[in-house]
Amino acid sequence: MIESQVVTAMSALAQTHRLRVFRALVVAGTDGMTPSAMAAQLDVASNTLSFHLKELAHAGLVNSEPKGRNLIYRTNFSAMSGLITYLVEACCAGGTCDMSPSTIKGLTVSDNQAINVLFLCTHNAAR
Amino acid sequence: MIESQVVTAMSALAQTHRLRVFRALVVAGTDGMTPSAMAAQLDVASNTLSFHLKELAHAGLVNSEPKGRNLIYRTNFSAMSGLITYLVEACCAGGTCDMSPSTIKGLTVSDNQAINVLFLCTHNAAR
DNA sequence: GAAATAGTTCAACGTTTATTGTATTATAGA
DNA sequence: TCTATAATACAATAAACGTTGAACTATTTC
Repeated sequence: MIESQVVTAMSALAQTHRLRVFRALVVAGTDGMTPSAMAAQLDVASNTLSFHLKELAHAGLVNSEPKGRNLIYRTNFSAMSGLITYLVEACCAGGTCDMSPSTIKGLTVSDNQAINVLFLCTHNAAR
Repeated sequence: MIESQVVTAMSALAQTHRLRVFRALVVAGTDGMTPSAMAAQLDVASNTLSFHLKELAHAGLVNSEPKGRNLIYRTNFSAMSGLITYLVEACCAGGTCDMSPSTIKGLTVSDNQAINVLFLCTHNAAR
């Protein structure tokens, strides 16, 4: 994920309606949700919602699939994961972290790095 | 972390200069950086940088401390962690995930949930 | 004290964003 | 075919954002 994509994704999530929509879709999982269901649940006008869904889709955070006269929107989980990884991976670019790779088993090095930054990173733990 | 704080933090990071500043500060770690060092490294005018630093500080993502005639800016690591946790925790609010708590040892349940969503969550793994 | 340095503040400007009302496309069912 | 429903597209408006130039405060050094 490159910087401009991250900025676009952050912009997409930096708005109350869109953050709620995104979280609702995360909760909905693989079932996804239709715009009308979201509009009812979140109390947003359908044209306003459509505008926000377009923003989220443009940012790559959600996908849509036609089904009859409905659309099914779903979160793009790998985009969310990529976004978080981008925020997190800068930490140990400084090279001063104790990664303690043996603390967590069954994960790749890069996964472990991300987890380390979030929860175990000695570089930031003192703050 | 509440919704409005998340939106503010996302807005703060949804801008190229601020994302670069934030990542530079993450890399700098506990040493932090002065605005003049950031301005030189990132090639931004000092008043423009000051504006962006104020935005990041207002969002709670960075702190500053005076030191002589300089200021030292540092990332607020717990704010970053809180932001990521907020994005991530929505997943299993649907209640359909296999959390597999025994896969990772030495972490609290909520930490484990966040990690699960990122890397192991069966709710999203198929996407 | 005077000059240089570090950083912030403010007003002005052009651009971008969010919402609203209206119109449009497409599908389902009577 | 006609009507209702689902969703998007578009134009207009008001608010928020980002940059610039100039002015300002505080600290260090001569």
